[in-house]
Amino acid sequence: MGESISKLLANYDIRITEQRKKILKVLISSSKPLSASEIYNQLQQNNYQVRLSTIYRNLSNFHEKGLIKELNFAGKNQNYYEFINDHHHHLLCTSCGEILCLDCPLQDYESSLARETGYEISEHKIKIYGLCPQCKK
Amino acid sequence: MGESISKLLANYDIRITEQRKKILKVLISSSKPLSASEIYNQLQQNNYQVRLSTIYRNLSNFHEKGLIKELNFAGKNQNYYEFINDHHHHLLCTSCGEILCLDCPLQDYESSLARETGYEISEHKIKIYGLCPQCKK
DNA sequence: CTGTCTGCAAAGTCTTTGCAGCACA
DNA sequence: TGTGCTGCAAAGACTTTGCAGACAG
Repeated sequence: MGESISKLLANYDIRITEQRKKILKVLISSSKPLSASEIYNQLQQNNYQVRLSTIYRNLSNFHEKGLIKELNFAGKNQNYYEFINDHHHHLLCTSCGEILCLDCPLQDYESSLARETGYEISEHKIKIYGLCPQCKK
Repeated sequence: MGESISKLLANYDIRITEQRKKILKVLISSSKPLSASEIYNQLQQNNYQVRLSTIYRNLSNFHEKGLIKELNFAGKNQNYYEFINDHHHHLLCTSCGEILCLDCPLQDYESSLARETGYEISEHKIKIYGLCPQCKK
């Protein structure tokens, strides 16, 4: 496990440090996007001490290198980060904060949009908000 | 003009003040979403002095009442606000920051999603990122 | 008149930065 | 060994809050 994370970092030309392995591991293990402080808390709970500034620096680093995505949700005043597996989107419960992953419904929309606008499209993000079955009640 | 803005506020049960009329007017007149400080600057330029805290308070107020939308764009660490006309989305140039409005490509996606997930969908947001024709060069 | 709003100042939260010592390659 | 990373502390950007005086209805 530590092995494969080291390889991943190496593949992305990121120098391997204990802190980076720990931070990335948290992101990879998570089923949903995490904020910097959530990562910080998880590491604390595992008795691993890192500075928040280190976490921020490495999240930027990972993001620039294309290892993770940076997300911002309406009403949350902080960024969330997520390891990039496949392309997908999120459905957020506005009551309990639960985050669900969704398939992309815009598979071939981008090319037609590029044609219409003259833009070179690099990316799109979809956020869907609602109430989960529990909170609906 | 000032007339119709007052009526709009009244319709939304918002007490009419000079500051609110001015802030809302800026949002209505703008063709793209604005941040709190952009609104502040525009008002300054028109020789109208309002505190930033007042702007923030009223943006929250307008948003709660459903008069405006709150938006956050990847890589921008501040919220943007936009008067609600019709339902649409945004295409953002990652180089010059230009913002374009787009029709919604997900007209009937929400109902099928609700069926699949059990969620009660309230809203969705799409952001598309790319390079505008000028910046592409 | 009465409850609400604004100006003002201060604090709060999230994030970034500078520097010195430490660690990876 | 040398460059880049981390800890630490401080600053920065954006946003929120508390209070007293001002204003809308």
